[in-house]
Amino acid sequence: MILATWNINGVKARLESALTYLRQQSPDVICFQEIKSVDDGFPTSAFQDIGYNVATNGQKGFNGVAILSKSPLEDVVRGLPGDDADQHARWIEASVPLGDRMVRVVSLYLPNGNPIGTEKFSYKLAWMARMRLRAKQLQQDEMPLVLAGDFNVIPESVDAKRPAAWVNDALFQPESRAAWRTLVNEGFTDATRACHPGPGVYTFWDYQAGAFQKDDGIRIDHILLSSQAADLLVASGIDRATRAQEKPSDHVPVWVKLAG
DNA sequence: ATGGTCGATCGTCGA
Repeated sequence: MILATWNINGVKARLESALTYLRQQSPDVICFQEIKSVDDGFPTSAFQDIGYNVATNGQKGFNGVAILSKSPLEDVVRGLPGDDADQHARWIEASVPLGDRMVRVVSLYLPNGNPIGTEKFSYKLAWMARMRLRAKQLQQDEMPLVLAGDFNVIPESVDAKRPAAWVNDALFQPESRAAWRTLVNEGFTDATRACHPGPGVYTFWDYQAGAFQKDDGIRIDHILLSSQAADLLVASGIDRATRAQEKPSDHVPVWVKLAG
């Protein structure tokens, strides 16, 4: 099966692009981030009309995540556990069939964290600590686990065209990268890195200053596979052509093919 | 060094 993730930067602004992508690539599952919509405002029927089941965790104006699947979504969980005061819609889980078993899928939108030195950055780090705890819980189950989304972390210098431009950015802080490594080292495979170890593999280009035309990109959208899921990894890719289309998101889809 | 561009929403925040 093909599982994709895409920060679409507004589902209303990106509806036609998203429908076109799904018609053309036909992933079995797609995780969206930054839907920027409440649940009731999500164009669910437009996606149902082309064969997808829909589960959303939205909020007004910003954030918001969703999982769409050709097969029914089971056991949907909305929100990252661990802080009842956190109202940001950045996490949704669901189980989908993979061959004759099920896989647990998470669509996540990790806090940006800028500017550093503010409560936004401490929120990011606290959120990452909560994510580790929830990931560890989910790893206790026997189901293969896929963490897919906009992690807002540049893991290594090779993941940026101009790493020096990001040294004061929350996405490239040592603390952010250390938290990423800690999570990965607890048993996950970075699917894109595993399949494409070289430089120049980016998933985001800023709208400003002609970043895409200069290929001034960063790799911040990731798919982490638990050991059970990594055993099924066949291939992965990045659909950067979507960034060159009209009215693009500033992020592009990332996908994995899993056996079964 | 600054401003550059988007989306949601309609002045301004978030990225």
